[in-house]
Amino acid sequence: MVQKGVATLTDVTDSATAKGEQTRELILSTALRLFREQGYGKTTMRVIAAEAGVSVGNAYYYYSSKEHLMQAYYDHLQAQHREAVVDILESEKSFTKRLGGVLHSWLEVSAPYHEFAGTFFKNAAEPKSPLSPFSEQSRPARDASVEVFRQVVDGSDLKLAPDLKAELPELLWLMQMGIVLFWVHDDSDGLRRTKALIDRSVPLVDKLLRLTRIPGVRGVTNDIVGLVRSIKA
Amino acid sequence: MVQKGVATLTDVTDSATAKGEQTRELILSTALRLFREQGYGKTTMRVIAAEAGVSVGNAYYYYSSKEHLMQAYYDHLQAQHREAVVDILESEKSFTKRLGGVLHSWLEVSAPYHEFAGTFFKNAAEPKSPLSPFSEQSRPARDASVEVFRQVVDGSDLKLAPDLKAELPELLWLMQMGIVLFWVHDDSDGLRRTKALIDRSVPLVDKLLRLTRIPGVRGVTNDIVGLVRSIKA
DNA sequence: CCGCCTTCTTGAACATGTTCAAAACGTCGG
DNA sequence: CCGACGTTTTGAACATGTTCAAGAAGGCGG
Repeated sequence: MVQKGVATLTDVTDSATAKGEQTRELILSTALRLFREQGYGKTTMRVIAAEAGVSVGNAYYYYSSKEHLMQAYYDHLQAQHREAVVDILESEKSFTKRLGGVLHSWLEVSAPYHEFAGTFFKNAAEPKSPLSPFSEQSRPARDASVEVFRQVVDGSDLKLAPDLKAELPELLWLMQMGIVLFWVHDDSDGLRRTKALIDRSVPLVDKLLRLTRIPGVRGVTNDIVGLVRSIKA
Repeated sequence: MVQKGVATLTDVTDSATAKGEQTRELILSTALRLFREQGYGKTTMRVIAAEAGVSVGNAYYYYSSKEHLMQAYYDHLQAQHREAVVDILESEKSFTKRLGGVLHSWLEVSAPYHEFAGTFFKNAAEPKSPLSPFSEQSRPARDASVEVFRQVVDGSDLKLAPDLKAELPELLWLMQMGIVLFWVHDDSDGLRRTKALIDRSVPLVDKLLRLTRIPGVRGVTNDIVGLVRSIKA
């Protein structure tokens, strides 16, 4: 009765045991393909069901809404990004290269979906939606994402006050959200503008962080850290 | 044939001449009332039409989509805010008080709509949507909003490098977008958390801006200004 | 007053996300 | 193999934003 679709979020179990699991996968992969091929808006539930060779009702049995299919897509992306980033995090020490690498890597992974990402964003913006990056339901994905940025910081040559260092990953995650927002609106050739944004922001962030060592700046830094903490509470 | 609804955005002509103008107004006011009373999602076009005493098709003759009705609502809010802010901008000189006043004022004006603002935001987040704060269609409203922040800056005691001063209004507008995002997700009593956010961010922004006078910070400031400019282009 | 053109109005029809009651299927104790 | 019960599957029905072909209203030159 209760939709099982939600449970899939962290489902990494081998597909041996489950029965309908195959059908679920089939529906998902069909949906993702169609989303990619013709965008989210133009892909109807009827077509997804038809191409997957099941009935409309059956699709809803596994995914309680079109949004849930989108959610699955989101998780898929996230996982791909984490994989794509391993190499960079292992080989690079420079903070700017690590951060830039991670951000550009996200761009590459997400590129095929740029066209219909807008619709995703639309749904994500609704506070009550489980798709919202701030929602409880997407906490696992969010935490995983923040974790990547923690690795970016921790494995780098960056020297920072412990307070700031602790909050920085979350701030970088927020930065990425901003970049995503820009990206969604970016229709330049080959995402030129978003790439430029990353290439200019990364050194800027680096500069800013190094500035925090100047005595006069220390105070504001602490204020920012305090603000961030109070927001999270 | 082409929808006249769009033209209304900047339509300030007296209602004497037009014929269907009365019908248009009737539909709009009915829609706004219903949006307020039962939210955007639960208000159907059929009900709007019925309550306004016209046919569904007729509503579409004047407003080419439900979103267009929302757009009208948005403009309404914006105008209210501009009015509410006049007093503060005339009486106060302190930058923090001006900025804080404007932000809190926005909060007050928007409070009655907080509950269904989420739905509004959802639609606004879609890049292609005319409701997006970054879209071409909402440029007039956006410009008007930025203009308010320009007044905040210009009429204040703030001393800044001309470059920064020129870009600051747009940055403050962006800050407000951030606050709105927070606000939409804020379900604390009496919007306590959003108010706290404003009260903590405003002095912080002030501090930050004053920091830009420190020689070592100047460089980063210029970088930021450059980045903002390149984004706008 | 008549024909004609523009403006306005209508409601049925359409597209699509979603629901639901019923049926098919599978499994397991007997 | 039987029957009962949980799981899966079905497709028709529903709700609602949107379109469209047809008609009504209103004015205007003759």
